[in-house]
Amino acid sequence: MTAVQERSKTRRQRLLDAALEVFTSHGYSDAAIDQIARASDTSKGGLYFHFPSKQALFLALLGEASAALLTDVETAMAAETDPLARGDAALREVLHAFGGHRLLARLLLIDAVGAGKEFAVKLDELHAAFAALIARCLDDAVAQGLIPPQDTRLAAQAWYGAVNHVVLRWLMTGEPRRLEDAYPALRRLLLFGVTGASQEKVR
Amino acid sequence: MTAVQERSKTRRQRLLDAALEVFTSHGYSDAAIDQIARASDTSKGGLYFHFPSKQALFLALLGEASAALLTDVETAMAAETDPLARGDAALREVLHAFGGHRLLARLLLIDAVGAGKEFAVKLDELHAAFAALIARCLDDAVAQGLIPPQDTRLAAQAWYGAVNHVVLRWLMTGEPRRLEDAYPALRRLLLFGVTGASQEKVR
DNA sequence: TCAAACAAACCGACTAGTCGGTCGGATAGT
DNA sequence: ACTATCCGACCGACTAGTCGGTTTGTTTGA
Repeated sequence: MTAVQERSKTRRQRLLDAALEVFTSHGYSDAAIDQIARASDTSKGGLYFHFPSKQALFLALLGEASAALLTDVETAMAAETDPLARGDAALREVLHAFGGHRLLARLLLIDAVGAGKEFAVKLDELHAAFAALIARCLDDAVAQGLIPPQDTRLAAQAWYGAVNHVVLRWLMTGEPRRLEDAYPALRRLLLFGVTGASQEKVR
Repeated sequence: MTAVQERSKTRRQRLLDAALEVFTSHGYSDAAIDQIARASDTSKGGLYFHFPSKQALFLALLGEASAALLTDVETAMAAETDPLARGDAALREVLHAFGGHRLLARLLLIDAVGAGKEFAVKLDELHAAFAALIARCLDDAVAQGLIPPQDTRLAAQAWYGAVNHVVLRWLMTGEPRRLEDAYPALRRLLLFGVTGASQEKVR
């Protein structure tokens, strides 16, 4: 890689880092391009050399963030073979990833939601990817007779939503102090519901 | 009530209706005050007579919407005595209310989230109120020995999140066609988890 | 070896347009 | 006559995106 390309790459990264910072602290609309340029120690012109518009910059940020999260979760899942253990791993990894990257959580769970219709598609992709991951797990579990047949799509949505909201709560109120602490109760709930019957059967 | 007061009241309502329409179709930031004034068949000056700022208008809208939803749910719950039946009623009522008022759902679940830090408090109040309602149910159920002791706060959060996300899905993708159709599967999932054991015990 | 020519990357003042909020005046109810 | 309500032209602040020009790195050819 030539020196030019390398510099360009680090510039791009600097811009993305600054964008993450500014977008998450002000929200998409209230984040000014000038602010991002300043925060990245580059310039507005430089920013517009790398990204054609504010929207494209935000989209790129969303893309990188969600891709990173997804691969993290996928590798964590790949380490397990049992379908339910894979679900466990996914849950643990999500809590761990968000717990360690507050800004990433804010970006994906708060800022991306209210940023406007233009981003709904991208966001939907992320939701769909996650839901598919979970639904896959559940389908496998059903196929192996570990859990009874059911609407796995809806179950996946509900799981996703439950986790989502616990993370959101953590972002907004700071509870629980360490996000990962929610894991055991959340796991139990997702598997057995509030009635909590037959816990021993699967564990 | 004098004629003036009455006119004022209907004006205010017209403004709120228009605000709901415009805010939900463009998002908070991209909704222009002029647009709302036009949509309400009144004027910008008139709007600013009734609401001191854009923020206050949105806040008022949020307040009315969430209050309406809450009382709906509370009355539905009051009709039942058994804690779990109360939870059921709440779930049914929420799905019914959102299912019948798309814009209300959009406002509370999408637009309010990304509108900015200023609204986080109000949104938090709503979350807390709902979570408290559910947690109360669960606590009662625990006290009556219907379900085992557990972290009812977290369970309430997770329930809320799950329902939230199913509604969101409905808003964004249109699935399921009728929101209420999600009720049976959702209920089963919240009570028994994916393992779904011992369904007959409680029902 | 080293200019000179070229291209990619970068800069920031400027443009053009938007939008929340104001204000002086009009109008309707009492 | 007096007040509450309503109107819309206007103001000032702000900002996404542009553009002419500069810097930095690479290639060419003598």
